[in-house]
Parts: sequence; C-alpha cells; structure tokens
Amino acid sequence: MGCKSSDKPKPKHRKGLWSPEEDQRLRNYVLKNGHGCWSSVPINAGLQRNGKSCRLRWINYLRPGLKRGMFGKEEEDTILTLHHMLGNKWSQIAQHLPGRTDNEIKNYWHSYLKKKVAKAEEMEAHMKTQNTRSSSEATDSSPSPKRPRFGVPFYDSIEHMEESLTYTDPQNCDIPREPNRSFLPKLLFAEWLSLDHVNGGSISNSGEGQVSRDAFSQNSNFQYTPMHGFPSNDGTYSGEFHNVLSHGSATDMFNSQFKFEDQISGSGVVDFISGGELCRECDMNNDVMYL
DNA sequence: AAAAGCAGCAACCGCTTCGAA
DNA sequence: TTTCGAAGCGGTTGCTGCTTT
Repeated sequence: MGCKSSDKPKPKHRKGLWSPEEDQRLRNYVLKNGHGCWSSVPINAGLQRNGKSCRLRWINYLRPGLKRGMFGKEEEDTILTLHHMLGNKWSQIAQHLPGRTDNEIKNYWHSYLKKKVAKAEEMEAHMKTQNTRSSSEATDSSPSPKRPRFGVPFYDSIEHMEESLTYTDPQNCDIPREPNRSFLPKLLFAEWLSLDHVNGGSISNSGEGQVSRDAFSQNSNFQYTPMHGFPSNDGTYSGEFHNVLSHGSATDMFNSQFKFEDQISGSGVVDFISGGELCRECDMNNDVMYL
C-alpha cells in the first residue's frame, strides 16, 4: 500500500528454496531499512524474488525472535486448546505462542497433532461403544462436544484460559498472583509491530534507526499475552531484549531492534541470550514486556 | 546397496481483507 | 462509491532426508 507503481518493473522471479546469500541479502536489507512495502524489497535488496516470497521468508524464517526446534508439551497443549476453540485460525493461535509462526504451527498440526487427535477420538469412540454396551442404564456423562481431549484444560474462551493459567517464572515459581488480574504478562514483540510505523518515521530513508516514541505509542494496543511464560530452551530471543527490559524505554527498544544488524556475524548467525537470562530481567510490575 | 514409502518442512497459490486514490 | 494494489491468511504442493523393505 502506498507503493509507487514505478517501483516494480516485472522481473523474472526466482522460486524454490532460498540460498544463504539470498537470506543474507534480505536480512541485511530489512534490518537496516525495514520492509516498508514488500513489493519493493526484492528490488531494493537486489533479489530476484517477488515481494510476497520475501515477506514469507522474513516472517517464517529470518525474523528475529523466532523459536525453532521441537514443540514443548505446553506449546502442544496450547495448540490443541486453541485449535479446539478457534479452529484453523493459525495466525491467531500463533499469537499465543511466542516465537512460533503460523506456518510452523500449521505444519505441526498436519504432521503430528491432527493424527494424535484422530487417534484419541477413535479411542474415545471405542470406549464409548464399550460403555454403552456394558452400562446402558448409566447416566450420560459424555463430555461436552467442546471439550478437548488428552487432559488439555478446557476453556470457553481465551479470556477464561488466560484467567485460569498462572504464569510460571522459571526463576521464581512462588510469585503470588494478584486477585482480579491476569497474571500473564503482556508482551510486546518489536519485530511483530508493523515496521510501517517505523518507516513512517525516517528509517527507511535514513537507515539510522530513528524511531519516534509516537510510533510506538500508536501501537500500544498491540499487546501479546503468552500462554506459558517465556520461550526458553533454544534461546532464540535477542540479547537486546536485555537492555530494553532493564532500561525500559520504547525508543531503546526500537533502536535496539535495529541493532540486530550489528549482531550478525559473517555467517549471518545472530547471537541470542537464553530465555532464562531474559526472564530474570522481566519487569513484572508493569505487567508489560517489550520484546 | 538400492528402491520405495513416509514424514516433515519450506514455499507457493489463491482467496479475502484492507486502505489509498 | 469504485477500483486497484498490498498484505494477510489458510490450503496445498513439492522437495528433502530418513526409514523400511
């Protein structure tokens, strides 16, 4: 939107897997300039891809803060619960799983969870037929159709789910919960905020990472409430979070986001701190975290 | 050791939504 | 109000690597 049509002569777009060089180009470009209008990204970054492909690659693979690797038990339960409530709304489900992409969750569902659910339902149906045969006089105690299986907690809504779940601090599990208040911290993922807000400032032109506080405050409604504390195992969250959490200003956050470029080594690998270290710096008093 | 089958994942495709002109 | 382009989303495909025969 708002892109000039002169930005796009129709080049032949490459398809298929991305090479490390392409990744590097895209990463460097977006970290330095923001994506702005995706259709202009491949042109400006010197890529023979279409904008859509660049966007997808960034979101699903290159974006900082992505958590990769196996899904944990809690993540799995979260997916099952949310899928039961929301259906195939992968992007909405992904919003409750920090560092996971909708594509990743979708793949996980199709390759694993779907079968698990089918198996469990089969078992349940089998048990049911056995029960009805043996005890037809028993009162109907079958679960509500909305109730998920596998001992996954059942919630009528996400609000109820959030109310019920308690946040588990890896460092201190005994943090008392205030009454009438969700104990789940609100997370703000910088890389999930639209970079258009950033580009609305001067970044895309100057490349110096100047971001107004307004740009952030406009996004103040963009709050993320995670299900289970913080992602941790493979430590895919930026060390820059550390500074932000410790010192707190939104400007710092954005500036730090765009310092990712400095963290990219020659091989394009970004160093991250562990989730545990991240959690120690959380300011729970504000009930908001800026990531 | 080679071929076939299977699973997982990355990426593409097409539809819908949104916003600017 | 309409049109058009960009972004977002979910379904699907196809490649790759692992396992089984």
